[in-house]
Amino acid sequence: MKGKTIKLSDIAEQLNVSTVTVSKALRGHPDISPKTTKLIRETAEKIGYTPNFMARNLSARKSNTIGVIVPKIAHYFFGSIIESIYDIAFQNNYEIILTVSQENEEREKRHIQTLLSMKVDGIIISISQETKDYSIFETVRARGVPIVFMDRVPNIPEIDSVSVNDRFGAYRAIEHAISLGYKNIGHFAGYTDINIGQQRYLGFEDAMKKHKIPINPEWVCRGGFGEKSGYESFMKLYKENNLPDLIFTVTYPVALGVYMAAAEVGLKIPDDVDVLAFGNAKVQKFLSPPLSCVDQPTDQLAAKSMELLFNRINNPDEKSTKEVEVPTELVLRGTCINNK
Amino acid sequence: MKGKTIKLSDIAEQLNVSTVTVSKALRGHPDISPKTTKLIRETAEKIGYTPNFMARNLSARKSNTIGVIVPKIAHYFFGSIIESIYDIAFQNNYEIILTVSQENEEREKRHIQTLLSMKVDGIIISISQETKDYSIFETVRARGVPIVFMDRVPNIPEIDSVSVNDRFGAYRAIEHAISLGYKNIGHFAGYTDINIGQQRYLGFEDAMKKHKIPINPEWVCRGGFGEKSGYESFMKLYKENNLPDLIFTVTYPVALGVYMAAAEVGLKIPDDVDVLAFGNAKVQKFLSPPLSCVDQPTDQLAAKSMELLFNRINNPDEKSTKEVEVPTELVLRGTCINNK
DNA sequence: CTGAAAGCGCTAACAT
DNA sequence: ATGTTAGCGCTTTCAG
Repeated sequence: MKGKTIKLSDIAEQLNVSTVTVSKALRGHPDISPKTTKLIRETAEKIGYTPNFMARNLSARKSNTIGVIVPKIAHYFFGSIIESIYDIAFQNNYEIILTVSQENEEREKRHIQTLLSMKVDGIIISISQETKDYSIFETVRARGVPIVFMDRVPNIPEIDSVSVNDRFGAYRAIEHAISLGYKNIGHFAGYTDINIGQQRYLGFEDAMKKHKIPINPEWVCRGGFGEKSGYESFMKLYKENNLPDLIFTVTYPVALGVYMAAAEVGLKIPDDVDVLAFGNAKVQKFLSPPLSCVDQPTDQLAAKSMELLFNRINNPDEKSTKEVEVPTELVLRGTCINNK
Repeated sequence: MKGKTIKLSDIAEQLNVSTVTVSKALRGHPDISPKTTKLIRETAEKIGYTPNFMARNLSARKSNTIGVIVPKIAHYFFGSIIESIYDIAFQNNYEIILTVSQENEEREKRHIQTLLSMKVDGIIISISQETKDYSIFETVRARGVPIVFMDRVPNIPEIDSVSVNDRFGAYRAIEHAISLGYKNIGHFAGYTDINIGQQRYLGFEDAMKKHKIPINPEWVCRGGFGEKSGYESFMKLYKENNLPDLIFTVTYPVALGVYMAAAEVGLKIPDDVDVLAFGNAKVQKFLSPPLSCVDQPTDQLAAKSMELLFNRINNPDEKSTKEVEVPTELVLRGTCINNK
């Protein structure tokens, strides 16, 4: 019963035509008459033929496959994006090869190599938070493989990228807080040498400057983009007895860390400390209190990234690059809503 | 600059050896002397050679690739499992081809075809909630491709599966509730023709029977495994003015739906209605009140599934199948903790 | 509209 | 220890 593979030639033999005819018919090549095509397809169906992906792509030098690299999966933001990407790929008859860097530069590099060796038609990547060496992206470009950077965009010229309008989103959020009367605003900023950290920080700064509120550098805490970072930053300020009235966090997990720390030391949100986050997640409305945030449209990030990539794949000679920004939205729930 | 691919023969030419020698050296075949191997590897590195995955696997008739099919990604449970699977694969030098059925049977079927055509060495699948036709799994078996069912296991004989000890987990949870004095216990059960729904229901039943508490069939609501289902079931009972004191939900998203519905109609959890869920998520501790639940060890699910699959891949002639169960843990937080 | 020839890049089996 | 031969299953010329 062991997998005696059914191949093109099996169909060809049975129908007394050549493998070429079968191959063409199966792919709907106009060369073949509708009648033959129909017959061939029926037989293929009947005997349970499935094309061999490897063989097909080896000879076609094209894989109909897109490689995706993300830092994490078990994370609402990336999970949603990935799901959208899969949907779009499915609709366009593309396969996705998803890889996960786990925020690790070495792993990211190896994944890129793998994707190249798989001859993916293009790559969508959201770089890891620790990626410093961008030379690998040069290699990709040299290989002629289109690459689109998504959300986490490295600071290199002439690349296709899709990101959230981080700066403006942060700006508007802080402006809202200020309109509520907040002045003592802290920012848990993640890493500011990566675009999302940098831009969100700049938005924060923009708003503070515009309203002539000095930024207290002690309240600008750096670290990672995860819960741990939020927790630790909060605890540090708490121990120094130096907590701001409102904390604006660079991501939603950082805010979760703040929630956890606040609960641990018995501080009430939003009364004792208030919180506002960049980044959305379905569960935020179930938090206590429901967390207000700057929502990132994950579906649009996915859609635009795929669109850019498809464009590149279909117009390989196009030189000019595109940097797309998708808009954000301030979603007010149970935090950052009370006048100070 | 367009991708002039570098291949084995390029290295071979440069070093005046045959492609076979190069091929072997690169794969660390003992045939080749350490000296030559070293030389070849260095040259490969220098000229930037990457093996062609397609060609390699076409000729080796083995892909070092595992196909994974899950119903959803943007979901803590599956997200965590997938992340673990990727980690394990990475450590074992396997690639993962992940596909998403979106709880759709047709899509699931197509994905299986794709994985087969990609000649994956094995498949790990968590079937969609609407999958009724199991014949496709026969096809997989006929092809000789190992398949391991994970968490959502269809009711067919002689398969490798890894699932949570659903029945006992549910049993213990309900017993705990009963010990608190609860008698009016409802169950939002998802679909009971799929193993997780069935087993959790049975565990619920076991506990009720053991303690001689009659089950009110009106309080056993079926539907999906998502928020929507929880929301709708709750609303239905609420409108009929027929709410139990405690609702045991088959998954954690269902509980989220209950939280949402309860909030909407102004009912307080846990005082007006109490909730207990099967399934964990990092965010549950941030809910208001923090949701108590039966925790499923996602890392163990992933690890065991991979282990079973590797075993099958390495011992293709082994006939006997294995059904592994991993244990659960009751995690008490802010619900189902007050005596009734 | 159909097919014969050639080859994609690599590896397994069998020499040497 | 290294090379020769043959072929994985398919598609792409190009000739009929």
